[in-house]
Amino acid sequence: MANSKVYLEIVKQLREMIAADGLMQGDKIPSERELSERLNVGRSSVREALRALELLGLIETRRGEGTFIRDFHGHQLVQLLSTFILQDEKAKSDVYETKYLLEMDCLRLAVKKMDDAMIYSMEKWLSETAQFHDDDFFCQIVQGAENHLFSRIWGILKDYYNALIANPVHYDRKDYFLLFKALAEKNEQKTLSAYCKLRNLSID
Amino acid sequence: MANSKVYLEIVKQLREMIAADGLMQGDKIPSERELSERLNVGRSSVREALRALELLGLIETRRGEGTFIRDFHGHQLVQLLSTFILQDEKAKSDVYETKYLLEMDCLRLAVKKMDDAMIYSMEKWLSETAQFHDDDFFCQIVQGAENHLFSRIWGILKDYYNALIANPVHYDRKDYFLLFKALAEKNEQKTLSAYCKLRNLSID
DNA sequence: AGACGTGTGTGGTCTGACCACCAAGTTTTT
DNA sequence: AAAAACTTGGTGGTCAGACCACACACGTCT
Repeated sequence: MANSKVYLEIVKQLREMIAADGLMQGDKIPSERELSERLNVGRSSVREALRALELLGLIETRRGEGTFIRDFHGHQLVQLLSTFILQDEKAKSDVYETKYLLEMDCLRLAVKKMDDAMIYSMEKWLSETAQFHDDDFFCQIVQGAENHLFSRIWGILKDYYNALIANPVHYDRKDYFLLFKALAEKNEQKTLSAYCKLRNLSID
Repeated sequence: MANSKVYLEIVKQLREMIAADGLMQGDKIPSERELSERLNVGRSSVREALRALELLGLIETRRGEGTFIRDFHGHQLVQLLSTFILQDEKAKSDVYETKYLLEMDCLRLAVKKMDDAMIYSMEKWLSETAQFHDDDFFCQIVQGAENHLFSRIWGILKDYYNALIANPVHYDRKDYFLLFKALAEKNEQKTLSAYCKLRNLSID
């Protein structure tokens, strides 16, 4: 059988193990030696798998204590990748373009799906929060889109985007209100053009 | 000194080494044993670093040959994370919805970006291919969108979608022609409604 | 010229051995 | 009794050496 590399197999097993035992972020996973024994592989192979996952930011190891599941939205991976990919301008523009398109999709969904309660709570948040980050705003929009898969993809892209951007742009606060207003009116056309205005995108 | 982990140091050294020697994608990097010697570390540590980079998709190893720099234009991160994220999301409708939205985005991009040569070759393909799969058609559209990241995401979604669908639907061949025609005319409105018709989506 | 070993180098894996560190329990000191 | 010091077992971190599977290039044989 196994022509596949052992460490990849371990990554897979680990994922299943986490799912099966319902381990959450912060929980401890079995020690390297125990994994090695339970999976019938050498400790080196276990370590290769763990180190890879660590570099990805999916787990965290503390010497003398153990290995723990980490907050999946770790920025580490993104940061790391960006140092490798930084040079590629085309890749950058791909990220921008994709993020914008996804956000517009979210807006389209939100226009259809957001109910009054959500709109109200967002309105409250907007009026009460003096200073907010662009991500905070769109995080709510994305939630309003009620598509978990979409949320995930957007979340990754957002982190990636932020890692690429040297100086985070700050948009005009008024434009957020306009965007929200159009959204609350459930007017797709208006919402999208408000978005383009916010992002300084040509409407083309 | 060094409380920092060796394998992380190696990752850093490796990056510098690649930059200094101007290594490009496809080039071979020194063997594990040589790196171990040059950096004065154990081969295990070198391997931990390499395995991590491999899982990230930054390098590729071929047994008996060596380790090579990979085309990391390819945003492997999405691929990877998806295996961790998609596992528990059973919401089929999310997948459908997301796939459709992405395809529409691709169409919007394609309307703007596809040049005459691509349109011509696609027209040729359409007329010459008696029977084709839905994926084949959209694979070309996605390429026309000229966004590698988008291609990746769509590719993953497509596979996931196909895995969810028991009996692959076969759409009307005529509808593909209509869609292509609208695309060739570079008419976004028409293209999108042709897509909705193809997929039997309400225009809402 | 072609087919066939064979040698060398490469990644892939396992084992055993240390070290550094931490936490918890145990003993000693105050 | 309370506080400090020590012991112990478990954990990750690292290394060295061994063996395997594989790929390629070289030389040999036909």
